[in-house]
Amino acid sequence: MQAEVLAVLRKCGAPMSAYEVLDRLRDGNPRLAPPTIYRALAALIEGGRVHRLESLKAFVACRCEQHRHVPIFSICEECGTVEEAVSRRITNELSRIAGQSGFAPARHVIEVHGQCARCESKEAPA
Amino acid sequence: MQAEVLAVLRKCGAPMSAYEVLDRLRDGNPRLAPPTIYRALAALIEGGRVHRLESLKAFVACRCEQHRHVPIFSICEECGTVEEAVSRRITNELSRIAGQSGFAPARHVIEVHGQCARCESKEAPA
DNA sequence: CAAGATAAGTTATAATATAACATGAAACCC
DNA sequence: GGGTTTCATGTTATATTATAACTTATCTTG
Repeated sequence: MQAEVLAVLRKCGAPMSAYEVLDRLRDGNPRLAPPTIYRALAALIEGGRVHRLESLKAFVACRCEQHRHVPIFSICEECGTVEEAVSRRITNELSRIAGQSGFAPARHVIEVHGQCARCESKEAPA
Repeated sequence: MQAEVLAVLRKCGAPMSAYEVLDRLRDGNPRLAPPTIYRALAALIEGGRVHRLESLKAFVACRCEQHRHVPIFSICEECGTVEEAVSRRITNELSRIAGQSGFAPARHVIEVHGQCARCESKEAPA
């Protein structure tokens, strides 16, 4: 099931809601129910192969080879595409800030909304 | 209505779900319905006086005097308390990363889950 | 095979959020 | 003042996201 869910997310590329994944998989299995999908997603997230975009309530397949990193997402509000980036500097700086108050970070959520280069140039063609 | 919602959030201090706010305000106004609360929250967020903690599906009153900043939240998974911080370095670095791909950031979501100093020391008393 | 462990199925419902339309009261305009 | 526009709120209904709780099937290992 995890494999099927991951396949759907990979094929789509863009973020999908759990129910979109569900609908997709129902094509071949009409009796599929939400808990099955959510369980598969939870396991995939646990394994770092899928991320939840908290601000979109949606899920994407991880694009980095290296799992176990701190992903930084750029989300285009125009076309919905998402880029995944990594930055040691950000990770370090967040740790530093947390450290000041003795906070022990376990999980990071970094999501930047905006407009991607393509959409920007479409909208304001210089 | 915005004032009432903000007062409830301020009084509570911790993050609250929209429905917790609703319940609180229903004490004095039993017919209050969700859209009213969500509208007030939307306006307060727009004005920077409330933040939505995306990863908690919850809302907090802004604690910074200066609105219009990029807030960084530390969320203790043990006791639920939330700290709000600001870091120019993080903001700059995020802009730099975004810039590399021509992305124009409009809104940042930065939430760090972990354990606060107090809970950490309780759990592992050195 | 029996016993336990794990994943998936099933049913129901909880929690979060919004659409769409109705109402009421201030603002403004002639 | 009468008309009308505007804006916040009320109201009803429903959409969307997520999980609880229990059952069934499969696999695994002694």
